[in-house]
Amino acid sequence: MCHMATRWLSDDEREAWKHLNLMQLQLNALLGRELADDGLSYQDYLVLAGLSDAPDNRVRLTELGCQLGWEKSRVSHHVSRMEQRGLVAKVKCPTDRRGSFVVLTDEGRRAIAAAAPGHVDTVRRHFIDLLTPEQISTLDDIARTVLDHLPKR
Amino acid sequence: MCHMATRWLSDDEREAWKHLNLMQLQLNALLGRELADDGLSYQDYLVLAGLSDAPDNRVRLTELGCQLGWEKSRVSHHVSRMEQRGLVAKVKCPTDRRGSFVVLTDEGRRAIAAAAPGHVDTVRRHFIDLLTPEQISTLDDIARTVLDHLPKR
DNA sequence: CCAGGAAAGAAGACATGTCAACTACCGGGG
DNA sequence: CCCCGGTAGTTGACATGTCTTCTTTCCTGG
Repeated sequence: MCHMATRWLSDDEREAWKHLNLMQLQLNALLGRELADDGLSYQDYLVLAGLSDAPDNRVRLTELGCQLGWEKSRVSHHVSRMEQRGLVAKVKCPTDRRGSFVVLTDEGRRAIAAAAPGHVDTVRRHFIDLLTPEQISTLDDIARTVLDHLPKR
Repeated sequence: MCHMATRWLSDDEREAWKHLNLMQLQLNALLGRELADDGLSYQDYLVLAGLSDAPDNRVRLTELGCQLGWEKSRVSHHVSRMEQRGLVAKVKCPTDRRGSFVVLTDEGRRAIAAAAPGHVDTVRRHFIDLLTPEQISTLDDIARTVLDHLPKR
């Protein structure tokens, strides 16, 4: 049995980690509340945004999950719920009969068009516009570094 | 009806925001999986850690929610579940009969003592140790700035 | 070709989080 | 003193997320 003294976090490290988590939580909550006025959850928005950016407004379920960092079953459940509400549709993939595309419906297109300006404005006012370009760039470096190092999974 | 052209995010801004969210999601998932071996969820860990740090290992529910950035009903539900499992106990506050303290039980103490080294090690290996002190400091600045600016709620 | 492992999703059971009441209690201004 | 708006926490309904298992289909080494 091998022991190694744990290297606890320094005060600075602990503070930064705590504040980062707190920030994320509060921002997500804020964005969620803000979108509720448009009848969307933040998660709905992310899915719709992912589809908007994609060629033909359609993405494979797995690909979507990969972009958002969601488990495949989370994607499946959430897309099903959105399908019930008419925001997206599922279309079988012709070249791989196991898979499907998620496609933006007209209703989904309307929904995100209505929600996007307010959403982006909120992200700006409570996040982006509070920071310097250097800070934003550092943030991107940090996130990339951490993500690159992550176990594949 | 007043319109203002939406200032969309630049590519850099969008990327940073996306990567940040992705990082947070993946890190939380990783930490959660890692703690599962010890029979705790990440949320359980956060509560136990909050209690460990507190004088007498006890904290008012509201105070705990405030530290973690949780809604009061989330705190209530989660603490109740942890109470069922014997990790914490609730004690009525003598000076304010509306409120209660959450207290660390012996079992809770054992649980966090067992989990903490592995948890901290994971935070180090997948986050802290990948970054320079300057980056960590910038991160703290950013989070503070954003948090300070947030609507009270 | 063809067996068997890997990938795409779906589905169900269950854990977790949110929202909107609701109860009980506090504390201050008539 | 008492009314009343605010605060602490609980509760139940419901939305969301996770884990595991299952089916179907794909693909590759023999």
